[in-house]
Parts: sequence; C-alpha cells; structure tokens
Amino acid sequence: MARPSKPLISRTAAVAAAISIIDAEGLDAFSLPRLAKYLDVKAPSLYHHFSDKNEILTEVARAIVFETRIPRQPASGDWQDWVVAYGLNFRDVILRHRNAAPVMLQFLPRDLVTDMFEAAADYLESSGVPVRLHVQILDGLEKLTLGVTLTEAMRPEAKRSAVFANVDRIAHPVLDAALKSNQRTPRQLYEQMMRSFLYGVLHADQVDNSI
Amino acid sequence: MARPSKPLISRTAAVAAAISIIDAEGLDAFSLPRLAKYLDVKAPSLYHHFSDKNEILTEVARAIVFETRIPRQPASGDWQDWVVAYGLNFRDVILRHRNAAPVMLQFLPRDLVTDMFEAAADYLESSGVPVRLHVQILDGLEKLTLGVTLTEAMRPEAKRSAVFANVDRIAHPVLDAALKSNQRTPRQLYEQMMRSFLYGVLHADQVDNSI
DNA sequence: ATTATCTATAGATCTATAGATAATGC
DNA sequence: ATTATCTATAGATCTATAGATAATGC
Repeated sequence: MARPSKPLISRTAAVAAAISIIDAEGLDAFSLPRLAKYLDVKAPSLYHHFSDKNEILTEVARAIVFETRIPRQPASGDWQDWVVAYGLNFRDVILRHRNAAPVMLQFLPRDLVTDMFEAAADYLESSGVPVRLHVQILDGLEKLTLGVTLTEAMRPEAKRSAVFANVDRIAHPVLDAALKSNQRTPRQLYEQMMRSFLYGVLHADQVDNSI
Repeated sequence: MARPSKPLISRTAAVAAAISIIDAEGLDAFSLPRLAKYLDVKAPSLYHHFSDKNEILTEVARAIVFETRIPRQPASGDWQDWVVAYGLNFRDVILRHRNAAPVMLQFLPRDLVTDMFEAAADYLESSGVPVRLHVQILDGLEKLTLGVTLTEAMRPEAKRSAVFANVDRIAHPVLDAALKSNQRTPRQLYEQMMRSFLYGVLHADQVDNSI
C-alpha cells in the first residue's frame, strides 16, 4: 500500500482504540499487533506515531484523566462540595475504564497531575482555605481518590456491589453484623470517606491553632 | 538428575525467591525461568508445586501481607492509635516491596482480607466503637491504606521524598507556596490523613445521632 | 506406586528495526 | 525530499505440557 492519500493512523484515534481494546478485552489483550488490527493497519506503522508501547500507555492514562468533568466552581459556595464532586467524577471515570487501573497506576504523567493541583490550590485559596492546609487536602484528595478507586476497580465482577467479599455468617459473625448495619453503597462510602477526611483536616487545624 | 533425595523446591522458598526477584529486578523480570534459575532448578519443575504462574503471584501477595506486624491491642487504650499503627505498619511493608505493588492490587486474596477484618471488627466492638461505624472505618482503613500506599509505591525513585513532583515555582506559584508551608513527610501526611478520617467518621456520627 | 526432578519442545506471543514503496508537497 | 504506510524478520521471550528417569516409601 505504501503511503496512503490520507493518513490511516492518528495519535488520538490510536489512543481511543487502545482504550476500547483495554475496556473490552482487558489489559493483557492489548498489544501492538492487536491495536494495529483494530485500526486496520500493520503493527510497525504504529512506530511512526509513537516511539514505543509505553508512550501509548502514557497517552491512555492521560486521555482517561481528561475524561473527568471538572465541576463548576461555585462562586460563593462550599468548596468541600466541589472537592467531593470532583472526586466522585474521577471515581466514575476510573470505574468506567477499570481494566486500565494498573495503567493509571504506572503511567499517569506526574506533570499532568501537578497542573491540575495548581488549579485546585488556586481555587482553595480563593475559597479562603488556609494555605497551610492545601498540601494535606490535595495530597489526600489525590491518594484517597486514586487509591480507593483503583482498589475498587480491581474487584472481580461478581462482587462489585458488596462492600466486603466472602463474608461468612459463621466464620465472621462480627463483620457480618457490621455489614448488616451498613446502609451505604461503595460510592456513598467513598463520598462519606472524603467528607469525613475534609472535616477532620479542618478540625485538627483548629485544635492546633487554638493552642 | 531425576528425583533428588531431598526436594529442591518448597512452596515457601519459591515464594520468598519470587519476592526477592521482584524486589531486586522488578516485576517485569519475574518469570518462571528466572525463578527457576534463582532456585537452581529448571522451570518445568515449578509446576510440580504450583498450578500456574498466577498461583505463585497470589502467594507472593499473601506473604507480603503477612509481613505486617499487628500492633498489640492496648487493653484500655485508644483504638484509634491501634488503627493508625496498623496502617503505618502495612504502609511500611508495601513500600519495602514496592515493585510488587501491582501484584498486591491484582492478586491479594479477598478471603485473607476478610479474615483480618473480622479480627479488627472484633477489636473495635470490644473498644466500644458503635457497630454502625465498623464498615465505614474498616472499608476506609483498607482502601485508604492500600490505595494511598500503592500510589506512593509507584513513584519513581528520584521523587520519593517530595510530596508532589515537578512543581515549578513559575508555573505553579500557588502550589509552590502550599508546599513551602507544609512540614510533613509523606509518612506523616499519611498518618495525619488516617487520624483526620477517623476523627471525621466519629464526628459525623455524633451529628447524625443528635438530630 | 508415588514423588520430584529433568529434557525437549510445542506453540504462541511480542517488541522493535531495516528497508522497500508510493503518495505528497515543495 | 519527506511522509506514512508496508513486508519481512531478528531476536527474545514466555507458559505450559509430554514423557523419561531415578529416588523414596509402602
């Protein structure tokens, strides 16, 4: 075929295809031959657009992050609601691409995260959150959200709605009772976790500063 | 050689060797031929002891979890200190085997976690923590710790001591200021995160119950 | 008879490079 | 001349099975 009139491959299309493959067939199924087949080209042609496989995976992680809708910042609103909404959006995105969870863990470009954090710190400042708390809040926001969600993303399909797996009424009586008294879904537990965390950060700061 | 007088391979030695290889050479370097070489045997002999590679990785995850020292439960002490100490121990263990982080994410047997949770719920109950909070606390403890720590474990070596990577004084002025006002190491941030979370859980419950 | 190793190998990949080829755009 | 594809292939794996072999323990 040699050079076609119009390019057959674009970086964005290739990355989108990679995500589709990972979503539908799992991370192990993703390879350059598989991606090429999906795009109706031959594997070596991909090297004209990416320097290697890792570059594609880095773009996959980036593209998934960019799917996250950033909530509108309420002009005079509660910044905590904004933080929680942002976290929930990110959680939903990762869970939509759960097979890519290890890719997010390994290839998410740190610079990208840093840029997002700068914007968030800017918002926190304008909302009157003390600067001394910014790192605690942002670091917590990132790790709690990414971490919690990755852990959830790796759950086998059958057990997704349950909070804990394989709880046996006989072998785990205390845990069983605890589960029965829990009314929250995993998503609600995550939201509550963030709110509790934010509340605790502010409170601990008040105590420190009142001494 | 045929059958040796004394078996050359044991499951525990093989798992220990696997961990050593992953620690020293990375997860990609781990394969059955590599493990066999480390043990001075041939790769197919491993199939006499494990049904497949995944079974070895599952045992690796289990062995790493069991490295975590469970803090002694203070008879009349602060259960929150116990929870925090437990979390810090677990964090230290994962970071000692950071190359195995993706293995922990994928292969950690859920039944094992459930058994540990039963013991923890038992302790919480005997410490007077209301049953309605157990799930929130244990779910938070697990996800926050595993998640936060996995995220940290994947950091490239050079940037481990920094809280955020690649912060540029010009490009990220607000974040830069936030970092300058932060005195905490990543480990301290994690501890503070847990304490804030636990505090928030208890407080939210008080509010709920006073209505 | 069972156990624990070995040799040999099927079979399936994969990543990445070299070099040919033809379309495009200067 | 540059660009974007292709064919061909080097080279390096890997996982897992089949079947031989000799030591062990009943």
